[in-house]
Amino acid sequence: MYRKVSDSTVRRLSLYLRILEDVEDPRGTVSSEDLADQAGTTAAQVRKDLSLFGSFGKRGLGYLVPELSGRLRQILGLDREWRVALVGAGRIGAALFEYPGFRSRGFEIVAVLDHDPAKIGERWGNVTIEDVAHMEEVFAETATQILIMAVPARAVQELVDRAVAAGVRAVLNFAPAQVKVSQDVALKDVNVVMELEALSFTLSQGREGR
Amino acid sequence: MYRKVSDSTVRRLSLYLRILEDVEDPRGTVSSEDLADQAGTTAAQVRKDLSLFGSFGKRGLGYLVPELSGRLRQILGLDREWRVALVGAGRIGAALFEYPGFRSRGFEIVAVLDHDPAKIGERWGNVTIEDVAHMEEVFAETATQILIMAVPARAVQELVDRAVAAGVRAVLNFAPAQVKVSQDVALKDVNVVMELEALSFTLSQGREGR
DNA sequence: AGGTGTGAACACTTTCACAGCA
DNA sequence: TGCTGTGAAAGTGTTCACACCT
Repeated sequence: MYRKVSDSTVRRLSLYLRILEDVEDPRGTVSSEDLADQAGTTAAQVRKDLSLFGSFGKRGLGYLVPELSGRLRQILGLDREWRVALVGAGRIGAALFEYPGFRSRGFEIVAVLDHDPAKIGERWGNVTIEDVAHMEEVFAETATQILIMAVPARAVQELVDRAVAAGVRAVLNFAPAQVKVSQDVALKDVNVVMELEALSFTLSQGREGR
Repeated sequence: MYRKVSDSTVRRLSLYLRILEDVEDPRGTVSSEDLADQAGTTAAQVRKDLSLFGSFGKRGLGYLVPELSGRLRQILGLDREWRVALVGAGRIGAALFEYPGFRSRGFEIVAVLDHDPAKIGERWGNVTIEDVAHMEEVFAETATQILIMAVPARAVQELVDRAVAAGVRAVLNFAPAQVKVSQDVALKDVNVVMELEALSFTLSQGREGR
């Protein structure tokens, strides 16, 4: 639909939405400068980002908060529910499952899978932990669209390959491994150790990081 | 020490190191192309990244694995131990505390703090959960260098301000809030919802993400 | 021959500056 | 007047291509 939207732009769009959601006056307006201040960027950047998707500001006034947040939700695809499967019911999987921020954004965890016989059958909230061996059936039954991988590094590539073969087109990977997927699959990595290493680098070297 | 090293370069350096650590022949050599394949980048990129820090490859041969990994560890500041304090002993804090990948990289969690009287005094491994009210003393006693914030969004700014005033110069923030710090403090955010939103965007729009 | 190190070309992102609309 | 939307300029990061070393 839209072409050439950079990763950093998408990140900022999420941020703008979060800012709009707890602005003082939810019926009022915000200027690009207001948003920029809160987001830690520049007014020009905000306008450039938004202008990629049309022009929905009022000159001399700014942006109407309800209109802009609605538009951002639509752009980000948050005007619907996403069906998410969590693979890996260990410590990280549990913390993710409990995190309330997903559901409130429309990300519904509809399945939890694990490999460990001791965990299979256990009930978490309103889902039962399934055997990862039956991944394909579970994804079909639950109409899974997004995969969260919280398994050990050595297991992740094979499981992702199976999930992709079963039709999943978006993966959020917590395993510290470089997963290879074809171009038509969206993949994001979350790697806390890498973030710490970036801090370590900045502390060790001159001060230019952020 | 080194100037103008981009964020993406630092990220890749971490990745190169991880790749080197589980290369088949730990006494052998790797070429920039080998590394690039594993890291999902190009050989030229690998050479550019490394050349920022000197030239330690052998023409016609590649890089000696032990030498390069040692050098990368040094560049990233991983040739020492970092003393980390964890603020927030909730679900996310607990998952982070248990994660073995930190210690193996030299990040030692030397203090855990929380606000909840029910948790204060509890023992996690070899640390006792302290009252966040005593943050300054705890940081001084433990010589904390890096802060991990796993607290609710509303609490994070004030706590980071206090930590910075107490001398901390690096913060890894898990709270979904935009924390403001002065230029000389390194700050990284980990925001899983934002990553999911980026996936949602890619799924909703045309296929150009990754 | 094989593979590094690097200037130059290219691509992408951010900032500037201002025309134009409410 | 106030603030958006946007071409053009500046800045940054990536890729190319090749000289050079082993």
